[in-house]
Amino acid sequence: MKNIQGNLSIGEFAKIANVNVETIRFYQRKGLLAEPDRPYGRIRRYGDSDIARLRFIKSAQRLGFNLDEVAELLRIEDGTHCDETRTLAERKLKDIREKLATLMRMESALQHMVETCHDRQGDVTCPLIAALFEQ
Amino acid sequence: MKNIQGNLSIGEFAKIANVNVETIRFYQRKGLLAEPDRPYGRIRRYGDSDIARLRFIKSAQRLGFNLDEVAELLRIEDGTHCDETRTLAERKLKDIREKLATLMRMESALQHMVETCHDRQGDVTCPLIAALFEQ
DNA sequence: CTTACTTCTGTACTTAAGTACGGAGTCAAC
DNA sequence: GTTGACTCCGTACTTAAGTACAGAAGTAAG
Repeated sequence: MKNIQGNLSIGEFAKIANVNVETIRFYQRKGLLAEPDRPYGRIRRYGDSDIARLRFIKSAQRLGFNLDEVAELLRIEDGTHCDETRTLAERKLKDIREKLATLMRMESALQHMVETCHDRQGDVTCPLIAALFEQ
Repeated sequence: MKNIQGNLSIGEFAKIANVNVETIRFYQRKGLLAEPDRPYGRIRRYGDSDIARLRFIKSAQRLGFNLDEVAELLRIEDGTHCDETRTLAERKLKDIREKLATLMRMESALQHMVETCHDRQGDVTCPLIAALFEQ
């Protein structure tokens, strides 16, 4: 069931994942993506799991994790040592829940704003910052 | 009820908001924070609303919004034109809901992982990337 | 009213995260 | 079996987001 999309060149890989080829190389140098072996002077080939991994990196980044933090998330994914992995996972879970809480407050503030603005045109107090930090 | 914390120098402001003084000046140049008037050769003073605004910027940043996007969120906050503000708010609401969805999937994957690891030490399949992108 | 610490202003430097490029080696289509 | 596009590798450049610094002006404690 794996590698339906296997055997891609780096260019095809980049196109599918919608990133620059150079970005892939950059992540490889950083250790976020593996460099597949090149069998005897042939070029490297990429598959499904590479695509999933790269997409994961991009998603985590969009959520405000920097590349070092993404590396930690990937260490959880790759982890074999259960103890260490669990500790790390628990730490990351805390980060994620904090992000969730803030986002949810943002969401409801914006939602309220959109609704209020819809009902009665006019002076709507702006609840976005207030919802997060003012009292 | 405002400005309980008013009349701060830029250094005190920076300390309270836990950022570098230079960061405040940088945000002022970018138009994210206002530069209060300096009454006749005196230094500038900052208050509660500045603190709330700066904290908002930092929170939004942690959630993966870049400074241009943060500026848009602040335009919603500052907006007087209901129509335009609502459109913008709706767009941002979409961004936020996408982030929420991804974070929630991450959260439940990690949660599951922590639990499974807890129960039975041993080979736990790693659900983080799978939960997001593999099928 | 001096002295030590801040602020102000402008400019220069740094770091993270890419992006671009030159020259040599593959690939594949004709 | 040549040619045009792509890959590989190393190094250099760019952009966003700060951070540092120098020299002049403001501040506040003694």
